[in-house]
Amino acid sequence: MTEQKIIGKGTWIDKLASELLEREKALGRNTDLLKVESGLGASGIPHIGSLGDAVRACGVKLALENLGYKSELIAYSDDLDGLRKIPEGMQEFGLEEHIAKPVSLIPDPYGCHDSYGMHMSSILLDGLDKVGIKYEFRRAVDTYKQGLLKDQIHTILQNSTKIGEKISELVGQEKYQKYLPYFPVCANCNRLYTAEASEYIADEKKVKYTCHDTEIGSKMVKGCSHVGEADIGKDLGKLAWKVEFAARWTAFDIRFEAYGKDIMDSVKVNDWVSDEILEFPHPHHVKYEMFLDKGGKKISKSLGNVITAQKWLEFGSPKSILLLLYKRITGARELGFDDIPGLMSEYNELEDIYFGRIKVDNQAKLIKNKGLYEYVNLLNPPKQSSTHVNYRLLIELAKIFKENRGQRVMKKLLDYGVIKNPEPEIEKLIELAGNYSNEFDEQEKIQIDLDDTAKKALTLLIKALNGDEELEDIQNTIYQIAKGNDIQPKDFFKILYQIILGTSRGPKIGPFISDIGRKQVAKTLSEYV
RNA sequence: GGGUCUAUGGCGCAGCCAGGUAGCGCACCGGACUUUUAAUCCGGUUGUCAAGGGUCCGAAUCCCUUUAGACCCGCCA
Repeated sequence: MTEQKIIGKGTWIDKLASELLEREKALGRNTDLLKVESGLGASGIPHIGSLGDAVRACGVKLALENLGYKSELIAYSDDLDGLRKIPEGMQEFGLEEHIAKPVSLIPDPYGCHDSYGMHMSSILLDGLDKVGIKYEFRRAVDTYKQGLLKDQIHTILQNSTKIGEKISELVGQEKYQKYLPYFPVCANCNRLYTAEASEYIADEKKVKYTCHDTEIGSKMVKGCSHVGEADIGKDLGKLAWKVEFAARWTAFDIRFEAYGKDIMDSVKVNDWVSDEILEFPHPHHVKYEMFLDKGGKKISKSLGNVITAQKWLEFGSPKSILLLLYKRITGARELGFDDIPGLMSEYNELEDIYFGRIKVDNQAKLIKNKGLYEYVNLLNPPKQSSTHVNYRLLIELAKIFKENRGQRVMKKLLDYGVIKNPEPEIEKLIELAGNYSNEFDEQEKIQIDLDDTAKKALTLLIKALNGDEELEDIQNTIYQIAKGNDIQPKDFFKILYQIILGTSRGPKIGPFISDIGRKQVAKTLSEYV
């Protein structure tokens, strides 16, 4: 028991990869190339959870490669899915008329991509590029157009009765006992979901449908009464999610896919379809919890609490995202931008462990931490440690220096002896912390009641600060002014902190005022007299 | 109705998935430094790890039961 064999780099990712390998060996499948897949939603603005799916899949790929196998990550955009509702903040684009159409057939409201769906996918791909994840991009629309799923669709539709019953048994959904698990795109009005698949003509490999009114969410969507046939070898329709993954896994030979618990039921059905109908042993899985916001609500676009990779990267490094996603997979997690400072420090700590500056007694934990560090660096860790600056300290400094921030914060860091030389990396960090401080640490205006003596003292101080003579010791001047005007120095300091920092306490005020700039402080103070 | 996750000092959390001296931040207390307050630095206090049972030489960690909370599914993707 004490001699536990450590797999790979000792993280959950390695364990997962090794489970996958054992399963593949037991199945006796060829392991020359182990493909992992991640599905990218294309209907809404991709948040950090969507990114996580791909990042984690990439982790498994890296682990497999590390164990000596060849692997590939396929990022698959579901852009033949229909637009179900208009994302928050996109009301002004007149998307109503496109409801229920495949997102790849809707024009890009921003005009920069070939479709609405591609626009959304691109945001996610951009996020992946920014954190350094490599992938092979595939689109549903191309997949169907090229007829890559043709054989699987045929088999599924021929077994639709059996599948319908099984779906009902497994997850209690009755719908597919009545309808085919295939959604044609109406040739007349371009809508999915309104076109109801009634019959599969196996000889012609076509699905017969009638377009009629249907309910999506709580809204009615009008059908056009068109009656048509959809060729399953073209992009004239798509499989329902309950069976589509299975078709894709089989066609692409996918061996691993992670999934969020919200699609647990779909995965359960798809595994069965894959194993029993398509006779392709389903890929190995791992389930992850959704990210919740700080109030415990599911992150959703409509609530406006969406955290995108792009927004995150304004405040935190790419590595902070990777750390968030690789440190663990289990457990529901409430996530917010205020987790960034902690993750930034945690990365530094991991780096110190990796380079032996922090001792870890437990050997297994040491290996695990080092492994995590390597994964966060996508198994290509730097040869030497970077210079560490505490992110929270940077935020504090950024709060003080608003103008000419980069230079002045850098100078402070040099003065403090935190760093020896100004480095571009540090500049970037100052920028991130600066953005964070601008966005989240805005000071609330405190109502300060000043009596006449306080105002008089303040006036004297302003005068002194505006004076041309060098103030050798601002601290002393403040002290003298307070004493000479019957104010408790304690109270006077408190007033100054409230005005300058918005708190009742703060750093030693003399040098602090000198740091911010005498004239600047004088100006701020003068607004209160 | 089905399922998943969570429960650890006053507060917020890590550690659990691969068992080996219970940790961090804030708060609190003491010391150092400072012509006040503070910041900073050093040191310290705070825990029947939700409850009960089981496995084990050893359980916060693994297994079972219970309680409480959150979330997901039961439209669709």
